[in-house]
Amino acid sequence: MPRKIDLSEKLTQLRSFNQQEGRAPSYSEMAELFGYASKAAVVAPVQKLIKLGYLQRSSNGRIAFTSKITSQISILGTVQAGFPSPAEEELLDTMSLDEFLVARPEATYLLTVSGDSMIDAGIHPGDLVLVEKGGVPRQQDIIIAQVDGEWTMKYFGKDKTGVYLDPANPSYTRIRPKSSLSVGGIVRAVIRKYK
Amino acid sequence: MPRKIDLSEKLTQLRSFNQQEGRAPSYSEMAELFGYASKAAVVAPVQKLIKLGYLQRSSNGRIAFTSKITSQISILGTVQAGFPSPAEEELLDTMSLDEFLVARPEATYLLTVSGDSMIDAGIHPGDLVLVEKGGVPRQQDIIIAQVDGEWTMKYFGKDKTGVYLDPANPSYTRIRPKSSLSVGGIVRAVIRKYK
DNA sequence: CTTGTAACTGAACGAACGTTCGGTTATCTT
DNA sequence: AAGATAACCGAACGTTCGTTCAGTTACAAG
Repeated sequence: MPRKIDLSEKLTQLRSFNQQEGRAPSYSEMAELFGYASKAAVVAPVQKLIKLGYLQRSSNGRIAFTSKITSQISILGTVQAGFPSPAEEELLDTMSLDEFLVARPEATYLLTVSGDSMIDAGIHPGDLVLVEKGGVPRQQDIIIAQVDGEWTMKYFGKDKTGVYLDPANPSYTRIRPKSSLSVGGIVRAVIRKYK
Repeated sequence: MPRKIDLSEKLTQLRSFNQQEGRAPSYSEMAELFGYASKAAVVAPVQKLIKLGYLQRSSNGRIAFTSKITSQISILGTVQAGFPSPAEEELLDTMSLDEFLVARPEATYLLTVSGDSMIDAGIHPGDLVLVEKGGVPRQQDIIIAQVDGEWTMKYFGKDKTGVYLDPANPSYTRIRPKSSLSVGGIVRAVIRKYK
C-alpha cells in the first residue's frame, strides 16, 4: 500500500488558520502549515479537499473555504443517543448556525421577546426570535405584526371573515384588527441563550 | 466641504462579494467592485474600513474581513419596538449567531431533543440544543447526562445527599443516580426552527 | 535486493498581488 | 475667477501567487 495522506489533521490545521487569519491560506502558506518543503506538494491534498467539499476555487484561481471549514458546530444525533466516543468524533460534519437558520440574510433580524402571549408555543420573555421580513405569512405562522398601532407577536390566521391573530396563552384572546394589519415579518426561529 | 466617500454602499458590496466568493477581494477587485479605474483609489476607503473595524490586515499584508462583514444578522430591539424605518436601518450592527451562541467551537455540539421531560422549561421535542462539553455544571444548569446507562437532559442540582437531576415536567420525578453520573455537556442554548 | 508507485522536492514561468508617487480631476470656499 | 483640498488616475516597482515539470525520495510488493 502506498503512503496515505492524513486529511483530518489538515482540516484541523486549516480551521486553526482560518480562526487566526480570517482567510484561506495560499499554497505556500499551506506548505508551511502542513509541514512540506515545497508548495507543489500541497496540490494533491488540495484537490482532494476540493473534491470532498471542504475547499473551493475562487474566481481568481485562489483557494477559498467552504462552510464545511468555516462552520463551527458539530452535528450530532438526538439527546438519547448521547455523545459519541472520541474515536468517532473526527468524522462528524459541521455546520453554521447562520446558514442553517437564515435563508435571506439581508432581510433577517433579531428581536428580543417581551411579554408572555406566546408562552404556550414555548416562546418565553427574553427569548430571541429570528424574523424574516417581506414574506407572505401562511396559516399558523408566527408573525410580528403592527395591529392598530402596536407591535405584537402572534399566530397568523385567515378565514371567511378576514385576518386574525391568535396568542399562545389562554389569558389572551383572538385579535381581529379593526383598521389595518401590517405584517412586519415571519418568525423563522426561536433562540434561547442561557446565563 | 470635500467630496465624501460613501462607505455604507461599499459595505453592501463587500458583503455581496463575500457571499459569492467566500473571501475578501484584492485591491484590483475592489477597484472594479467600487467602480474605480485605478486600484490606488481604494487605498483610502480601505484604511477607513480598517479603522472602523470592518476589515483587517492579514499577516501577509492582504485584506481580510472581520466578523462585522461576514456576520449576517441585524440586531434590533424588542418585539414591542417593532421594525425600524428603512432610513434607520443602515446604521444597524450585524452579528453572527455562531459567535454569539458558541464560546468554544471545538467543544460545542448540536443535539435534537426527544421526549418532553423539559417541556416546562420551554424545550419541546424536535428542538435543537447547543451543548458545550467539558464544563463544570452549576446549580440549575440544564445538562446532558448519562445516568445508569441512559442519556437524558435534565436540570442539574446538588445538595447534602449528593447530585440529583430534575425534569421540567410534573409527570416525571427527581432522579438520584444510583451508580455513576456522567455529565456529557451543559446546554448553552435552545434553538427552534420553523417550517 | 529489485521493481513499481505514489509522495515529495526544487526550480522556473507568467500573472496577479500590494504599494508608491507624480500628475490630473472634481468640488467647495473665498 | 482663483485657490485649496481631497479624490482619483495611470504607471511603475518588487513580491507573492498558482501552475508546471523533470528529478528525487520513501515505501510496499514481488
